Amino acid sequence: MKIATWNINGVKARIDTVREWLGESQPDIACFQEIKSVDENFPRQAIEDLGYNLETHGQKGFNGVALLSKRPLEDVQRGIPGDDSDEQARYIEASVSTDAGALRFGCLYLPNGNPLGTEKFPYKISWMDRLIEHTKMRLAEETPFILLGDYNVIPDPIDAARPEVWSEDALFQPISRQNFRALINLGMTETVRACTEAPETYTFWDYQAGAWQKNNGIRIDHILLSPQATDKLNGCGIDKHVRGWDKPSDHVPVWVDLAA
DNA sequence: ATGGCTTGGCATCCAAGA
Repeated sequence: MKIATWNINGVKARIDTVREWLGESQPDIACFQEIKSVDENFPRQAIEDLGYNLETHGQKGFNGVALLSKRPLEDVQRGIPGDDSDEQARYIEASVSTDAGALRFGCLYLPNGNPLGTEKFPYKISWMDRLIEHTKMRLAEETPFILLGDYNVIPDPIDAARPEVWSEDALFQPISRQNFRALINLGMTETVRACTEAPETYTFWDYQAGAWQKNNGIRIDHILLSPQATDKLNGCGIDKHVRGWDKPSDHVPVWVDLAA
């Protein structure tokens, strides 16, 4: 079973690119971030025509996440618990049934947190705290749980082409990295690093300053697996070539293959 | 380089992204 995450940077602007990638990659589950659309305006038909069930959690203008699945999506949950006043659409979770049992997927768009010194950074950190608490609860269930999306965290210096330029950025702050590490330390496996130690493994290249052409990238899109999901891990990959397509997102898809 | 593109919106400039 192929499970992918991709920050598509606007579903309206990206729908043709998204459909081309879905046809090529054929994921069983796809998790999208930054759909930048309200639920009513999401181009459902263009996705459903390719054989996918679809659940969205959108808002006007920014953010927004979506789950696609060839199997029915069950027990859909929108938002990360822990702050009823949070109106930003950044999390959607659902289950699918397989012959080997249920799998649960959490699709996340973690706050960017820039610029430092504004309310945006503490919002990022508190959002991560809520994600950690929610993940503890899921792990206690001792079932396959896949937490994937745009984490907006550069875990280590090797995950940036030029780590020094990110030193004052929310994505590479010690507390951001510590919270990401705390999530892994709960017992989650970070799949890309489980599959490769290769340097220059990135998932995002800025639109500006020829970042793609210079391979000036960062690795911020991650797939974390609970122990029960890690037991099923066959492999993982990054669809880097998609960044070179016409009308690309600035992120590329990241995927895992699970025996299920 | 002082964010150099790209997106969507109370749009024809602004905010937000990373």
